[in-house]
Amino acid sequence: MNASTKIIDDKHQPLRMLILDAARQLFAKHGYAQVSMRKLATTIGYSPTTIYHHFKDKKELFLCLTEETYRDFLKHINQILSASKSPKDALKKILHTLVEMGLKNPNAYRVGFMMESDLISQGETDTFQHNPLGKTMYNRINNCVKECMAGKDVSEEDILVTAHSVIAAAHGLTALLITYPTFEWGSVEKLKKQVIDSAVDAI
Amino acid sequence: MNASTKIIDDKHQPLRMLILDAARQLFAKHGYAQVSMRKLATTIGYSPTTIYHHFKDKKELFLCLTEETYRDFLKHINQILSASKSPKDALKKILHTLVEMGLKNPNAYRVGFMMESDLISQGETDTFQHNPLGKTMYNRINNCVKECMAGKDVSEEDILVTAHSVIAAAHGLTALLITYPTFEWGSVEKLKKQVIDSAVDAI
DNA sequence: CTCTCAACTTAACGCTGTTAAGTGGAGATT
DNA sequence: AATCTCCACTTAACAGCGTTAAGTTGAGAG
Repeated sequence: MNASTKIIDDKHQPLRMLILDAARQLFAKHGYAQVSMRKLATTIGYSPTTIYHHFKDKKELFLCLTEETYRDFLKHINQILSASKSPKDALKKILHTLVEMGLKNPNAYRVGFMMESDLISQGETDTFQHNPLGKTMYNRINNCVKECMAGKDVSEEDILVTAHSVIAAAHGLTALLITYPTFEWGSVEKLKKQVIDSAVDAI
Repeated sequence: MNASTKIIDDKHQPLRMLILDAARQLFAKHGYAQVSMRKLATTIGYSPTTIYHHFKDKKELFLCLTEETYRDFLKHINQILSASKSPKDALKKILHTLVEMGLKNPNAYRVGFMMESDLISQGETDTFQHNPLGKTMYNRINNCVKECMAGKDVSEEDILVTAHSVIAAAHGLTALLITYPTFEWGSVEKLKKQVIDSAVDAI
């Protein structure tokens, strides 16, 4: 009962961390569907049931990893925003980073941004509405687009539409490259630049 | 043995058609993962094994449906190409149609364009390389972009990059709208127009 | 009347996510 | 010291999955 012996909170759930670490690793290598709860249990040396003492189900476990993904994205976005001069410059850098992070960890990107309705299933609200980090990410980009359009006389809705169209372009590129990794895309660098430039410069 | 009694080929495999029809329907409603071979078998009133006499496995069955999706897309693309005056106009119409068809049949779009590496699995070539219809679709769009850039002095690679960037934009929008159907996107019409215009007008 | 062959089914394998019930042992209580 | 409690963990099972080897059944051919 001594409060000083019980360190504030997390981190002192070593098994939970062990599960998350193993899950993150397996999952990054093999993808959501190929990682079974049983395999995960085996790799950490526990019975499958043990995992269920720390996570409601497979969805919840992997949504924790999604959370981490968002956290990671957000960290990068914040960094860029604080280091850029013009909002347009920041926006382009953010989009570049989004694509690059997606390509670097495709399975994380898949779960974070390409299979929402599979994971959340029917009748639920989106991560972006539900998850604070996802929402914050989204708001950062939104805000950045808003600043890009500061001079112009446009409605709030048009700003939103512009933000969404910019996100769509970057997401489309990432999704394509992830989904068809062996396709001959030509220079990915050029492609990234063209996609992002044509989306942002249209503002 | 009388050749005249045995009509040329397909269509006279009624069970195969029955399976495909049921699969198409179930699958359009529930998605790939939620349709099991057993449920499919039950709905057509046969044992699961029977399906395997007509299709190697679940993948192959659903790749047949993907084939249909491509056929459908291609039909629309061809129509547009033959009815448009300028290549730029055609390109925009094609992209609009791609997005609309995706939204109209999200599960077909998902299987056709968003889970390739899940279905094809490791070490295989893409549908676009492997599937004639997919490849034709891709070539039509490529060619259209090429015509859009007819006057300009650009390399073949740059034409390719431009085609890919245009495809990425349209795909990104479709993928986002499908993945987050309940999100407040604002006016989908405006969004579609902006995404496609900014990608195509950048040419 | 039997034989063949194709269409179809039965029953099983090994996998999956998930959970009710049980075990074992460390720490607290008496 | 003996007992009790509680918690971490496991066993064993359920229902479902994709898939396949082996078996059945029935119609048409000889």
